Amino acid sequence: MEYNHKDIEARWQQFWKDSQVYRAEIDKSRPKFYVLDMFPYPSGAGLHVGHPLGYIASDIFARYKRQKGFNVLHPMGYDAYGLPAEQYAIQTGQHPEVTTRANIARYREQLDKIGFCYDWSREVRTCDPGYYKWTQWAFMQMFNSWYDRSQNKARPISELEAHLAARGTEGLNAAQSKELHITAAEWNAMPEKERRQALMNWRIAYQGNSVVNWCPKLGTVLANDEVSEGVSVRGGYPVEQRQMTQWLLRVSAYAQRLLDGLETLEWTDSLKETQRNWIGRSEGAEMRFKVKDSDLELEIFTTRADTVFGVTFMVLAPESKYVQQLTTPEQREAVEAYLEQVRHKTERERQIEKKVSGVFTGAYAINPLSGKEIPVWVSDYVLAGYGTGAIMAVPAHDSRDYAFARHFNLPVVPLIEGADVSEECFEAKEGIICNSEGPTLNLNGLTVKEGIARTKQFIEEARLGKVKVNYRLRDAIFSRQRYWGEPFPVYYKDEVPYLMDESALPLELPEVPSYLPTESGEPPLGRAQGWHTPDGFPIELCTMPGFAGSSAYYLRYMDPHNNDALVGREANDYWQDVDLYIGGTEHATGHLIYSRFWNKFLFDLGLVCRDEPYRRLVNQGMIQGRSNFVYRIKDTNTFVSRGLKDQHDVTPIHVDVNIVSNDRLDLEAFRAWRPEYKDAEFILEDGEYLCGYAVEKMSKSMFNVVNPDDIVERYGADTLRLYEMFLGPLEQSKPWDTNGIDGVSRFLKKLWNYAEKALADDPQRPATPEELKAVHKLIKKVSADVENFSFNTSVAAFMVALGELTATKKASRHALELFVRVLAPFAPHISEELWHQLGHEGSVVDAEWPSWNEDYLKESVVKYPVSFNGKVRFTIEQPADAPREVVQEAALSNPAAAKWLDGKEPRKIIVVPGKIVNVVV
RNA sequence: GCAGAAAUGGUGGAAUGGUAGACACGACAGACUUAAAAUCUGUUGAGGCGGAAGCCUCGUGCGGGUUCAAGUCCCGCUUUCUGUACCA
Repeated sequence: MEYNHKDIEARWQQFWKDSQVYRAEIDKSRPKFYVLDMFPYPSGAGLHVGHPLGYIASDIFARYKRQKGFNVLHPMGYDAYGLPAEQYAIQTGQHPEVTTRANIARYREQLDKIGFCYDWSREVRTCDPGYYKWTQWAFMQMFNSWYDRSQNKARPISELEAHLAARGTEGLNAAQSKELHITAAEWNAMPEKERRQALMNWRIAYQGNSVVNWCPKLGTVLANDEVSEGVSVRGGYPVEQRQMTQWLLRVSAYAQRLLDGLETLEWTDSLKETQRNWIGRSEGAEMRFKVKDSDLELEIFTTRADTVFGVTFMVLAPESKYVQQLTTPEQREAVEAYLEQVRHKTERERQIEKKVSGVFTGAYAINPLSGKEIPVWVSDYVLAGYGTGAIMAVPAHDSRDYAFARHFNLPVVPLIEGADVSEECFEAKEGIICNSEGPTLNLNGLTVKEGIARTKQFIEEARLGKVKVNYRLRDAIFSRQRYWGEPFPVYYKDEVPYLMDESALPLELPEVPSYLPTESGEPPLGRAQGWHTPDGFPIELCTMPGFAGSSAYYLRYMDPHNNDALVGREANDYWQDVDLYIGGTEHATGHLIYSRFWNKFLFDLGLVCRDEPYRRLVNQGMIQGRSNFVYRIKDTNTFVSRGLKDQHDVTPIHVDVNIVSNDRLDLEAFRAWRPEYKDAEFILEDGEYLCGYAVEKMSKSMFNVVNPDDIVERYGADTLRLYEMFLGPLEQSKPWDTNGIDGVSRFLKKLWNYAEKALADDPQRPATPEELKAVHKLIKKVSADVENFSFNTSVAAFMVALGELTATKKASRHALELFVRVLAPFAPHISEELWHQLGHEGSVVDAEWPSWNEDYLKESVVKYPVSFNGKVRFTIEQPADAPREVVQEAALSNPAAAKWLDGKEPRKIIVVPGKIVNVVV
């Protein structure tokens, strides 16, 4: 019988479905193992061959763990809220839910064909009311919580109110938007509205007026991780800075814990490093500069406290509140003009130009250490959102300050001995300090490091400021002026936000007649009929961002049908956390930060049992496309083969990779591809047309998209799975090239032939030593490889082992059975088929993972024999703990060594303490 | 600029400090076939010696170093990819 993948795969996929073998239930008699894929956003284009890479890897691991005796949870779902569906809805008027549903159906169909062992009974969709009820619920908990820095955890807002009523802000150590001083008496006298406004200063989900990334084209604000190089990640539209009232999550309160938690995780160093950079911890000092002839003080943050004597001017961010307060009447016109100019620049323009610009406010500050007067300027190179929005400028030792000083002709005072600042600044944080003596402090002669410590100490003693740790990580902007997202369970009374009652959850997304903003510029929900509470109070018009739904989905999989809790206690206690998480690095600064934050918050409230959600994380690489080109001779319809193209003036044109095989163009298919190529002429080499190629992103416009359905149809799911793993290391980016797939396809056919022989063998005949050696070597190799995610070498090991087995000319059922057990995670369909042909009931997913026996693997001890210049040199492995003489004696008396010694005395013996003896004969 | 990863045949890629190039593709040659496809066998890093079995030299981006032994470890470069950036 021929190997018929279609027949085998259809049959066993049906069997798995009918017998529900992948269903996971709590079973306290077995250890749990939770394998999770980052769930996909179901786009309209469907899956291409690059998408399943990570899913195949996690599927292999999940099956392997199950065979090792673990109770495996391996779920899948959809991140269903998102911009593309909404944009499509705006264009077509079709409800995003309709397109999302259709896309999900298509995804499911494609996924099913590959034979994954997902427990689909646990599927979640972020746009399901039964799911987003818990997203809304989590938001409510955050609204009702504040972060206590003393206890380092989130606490109920009622406890904060009690504190304020009893002692005001005294003794309060909380994460907050700004420093407030309120006495108990003041608090108790406050009307309800004012109290609620004040509490926003501490809530973990709070409303704040801050500078945000506004994308006019998308008509919404965006979080920092949704903006890259000044344009939106989705769509690539320009983004500008705007001051707006928004919902935010106080992620910054968790900055230190998010940093510390990384130490406990088995993630790659590069990913941890990316998160560390994003969190951006910097230690420094916050200090105040008095403003001349004024009661005002400017607060700044610096990491270089040692350079205060070199501060020759100060700079405010254009958005800083100090700007209005400080600007003198003479300078007001110039400052206003500058602010206007800055406002009109988009973020992208600001970044690309990098032109030095700024304006003098007319005010002077006093350098607290030197006592000198220094001018205060405004410039857009200072960011409003970081630190205090004001800086002390040290032009001699900071390149931005240096450029600014040179442009506006401000003084530059070097502070490090020997530093030449006539051409450029000296940025290195080393050297001996000079020019740093004032009435109260002298730093001359100290190193930079000593200088920083000394100054920090002085600042605290002299009450000029305090030592402070700053983080780059900002609070996450949580409102989106869009339709297709979770509605906020919030209404407004007296213009102050109130939470709805929990019984109102889920607050379902209403229908709207159009998905565009309203005429008055309100979000699309402004068009919804009856979008108010029964009492007539208006409901929030913004919806939540994409990361809201994906932040706790891993918890929901543990207990997806629970209507009373996000996750039940019993389910959470059993499944605990994700043991293995697989997905792309693109989520490093978005989802993976927010999700960790969200989980830590729930942990603080005692709702989940683990502080970190994803213990081990593996990033699969991107699969790129491999595009093919034909070369058209200019102004003709003649195409010249790759090798001859330099002799002509040609234009390369992308050609569909599906009509090219091994870079050879199918001429007839090409003529039929497009009407304009119907009469194409070709200049061939050796009778063939060779196409050029390039590695590019896989996309429709490059005609290099390969669809997994086509591969499954032609070669089978097992072949697809093996080939995706065989392509190269999982973590590495690599181009897809269908050409190599014949190799694994042949392997499965050979296996099928071998199995036919083995199945016909006498069941009583024991396996030969050669067979046992081949199979046990395989088990050992694959066991180690799977643990290390080295799936490509596993696939190679299968090929080698099969080659060795066929070379023995024997084929026993015993060898086949062991082979099938280790192959099962990689190629489940053919393994299931052979497992049953071997006479087993049940599924191969429950076949025990075999162990190997070292006795079958023993080899000669003589290794690496080399001969050179008439000498022979070989190495003998010996036990590590024996003394040199013993090792040498044992090595020379070894029978295998005798062959190489050939009766002669060795000329030189090198004993390497530990394990190796080199003998030169 | 900063951070991380990487560089090995025509191609994708293997190598706990121990015979570099496993495995696969492609290519070449052969078998089967009227022929093609499929399948099978052999060769395939470069250069050289030999009738042959076989043997020698050189070879893992570049330059140094450690070691009996380096693709692997250390120092200094070059290039590529990824992330990030007026973060004071």
